[in-house]
Amino acid sequence: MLPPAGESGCLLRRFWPFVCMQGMTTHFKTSKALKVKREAGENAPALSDDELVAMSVRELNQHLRGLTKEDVVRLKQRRRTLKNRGYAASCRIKRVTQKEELERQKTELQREVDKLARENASMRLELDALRAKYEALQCFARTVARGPCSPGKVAATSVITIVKSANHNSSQTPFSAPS
Amino acid sequence: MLPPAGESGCLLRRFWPFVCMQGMTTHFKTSKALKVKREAGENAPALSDDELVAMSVRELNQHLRGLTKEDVVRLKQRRRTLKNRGYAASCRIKRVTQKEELERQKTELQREVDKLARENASMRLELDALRAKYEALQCFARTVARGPCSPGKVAATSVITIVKSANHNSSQTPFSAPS
DNA sequence: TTGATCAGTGAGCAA
DNA sequence: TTGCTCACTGATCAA
Repeated sequence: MLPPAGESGCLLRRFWPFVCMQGMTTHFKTSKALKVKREAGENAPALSDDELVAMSVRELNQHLRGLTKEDVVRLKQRRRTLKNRGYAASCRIKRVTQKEELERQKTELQREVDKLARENASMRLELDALRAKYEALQCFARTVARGPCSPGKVAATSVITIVKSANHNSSQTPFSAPS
Repeated sequence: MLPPAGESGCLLRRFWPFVCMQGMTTHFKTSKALKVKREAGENAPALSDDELVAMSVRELNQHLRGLTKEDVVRLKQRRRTLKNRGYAASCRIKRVTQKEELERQKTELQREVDKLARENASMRLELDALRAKYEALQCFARTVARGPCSPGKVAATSVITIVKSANHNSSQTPFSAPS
């Protein structure tokens, strides 16, 4: 093969540009172990991996002029390998991205469940309170409406007492609309 | 290397037994592409990959008696490679299992959200209905309690009318407890 | 030593 | 031809 032995940085990084540009949070251990094959150059013009992999087919064919059939095959194979390296990298990135996305959706759903559960609980309380108030009022209404009219017996003050005892929220006037 | 060229079945399957025994639902395309390297046997006793990989260190050492130092190294390396193959397989299985688990949790949460949302909506309706009923009753109660008692004016029948019009649930008696 | 995971590799499918 | 994904490999880290 024919590597120019130019850059020796993280290989993966060389592929990021076309691999995945939207908000990558994944961090790779760049300082670590990325020992990469680097055979001594054999018999080819200076053509870096980056150039080779970024080249269009047309450009490649121009570089192929005047090369042994064997060399042509070799160069094409090297190109394919480099491309594969990039594909593998994007495949891994895609995998972690999808996993992160799944986890994100999960926490969001969990948040929604919590919110709904809270709403639910408070509504249940409200409903119970209102039911109690309603029944107390109903009781009073029956008393007033049913029996022969004797206003002296069921006065406004006694009504207030009844309603207040049934309604545990003491900071409320008896006949106001429920909050 | 020194493969006995014995079995030629799915390599992955050879590692399942110790890889992941709890309810695997993942199905691998067993019919597909699992072409595996099989070099011609060179100079070793009949020792299948399965045997080699399942062997304990003590057993291995017994098989190592009377072998070239080079062969010993080779055999040990082959063992390591076979083990690695298994590790890689379990790593992949673990990955898909985790992903499936995430998705399972996601759908479960979604189901819960739906359920809570439904409960919520129905409670909201109930609450609104009850509020309306309450206000209607309140209205009536005020009328009865406030004014000078004149039973002829606000009769039971007219109360029923009021309450019914405020309560959209027509199959209910006006003064019954809310369902 | 063992197990797990990473990046790289070729096989092979699909567009 | 290109891109993706699979199983496999060696390197490397941790227990």
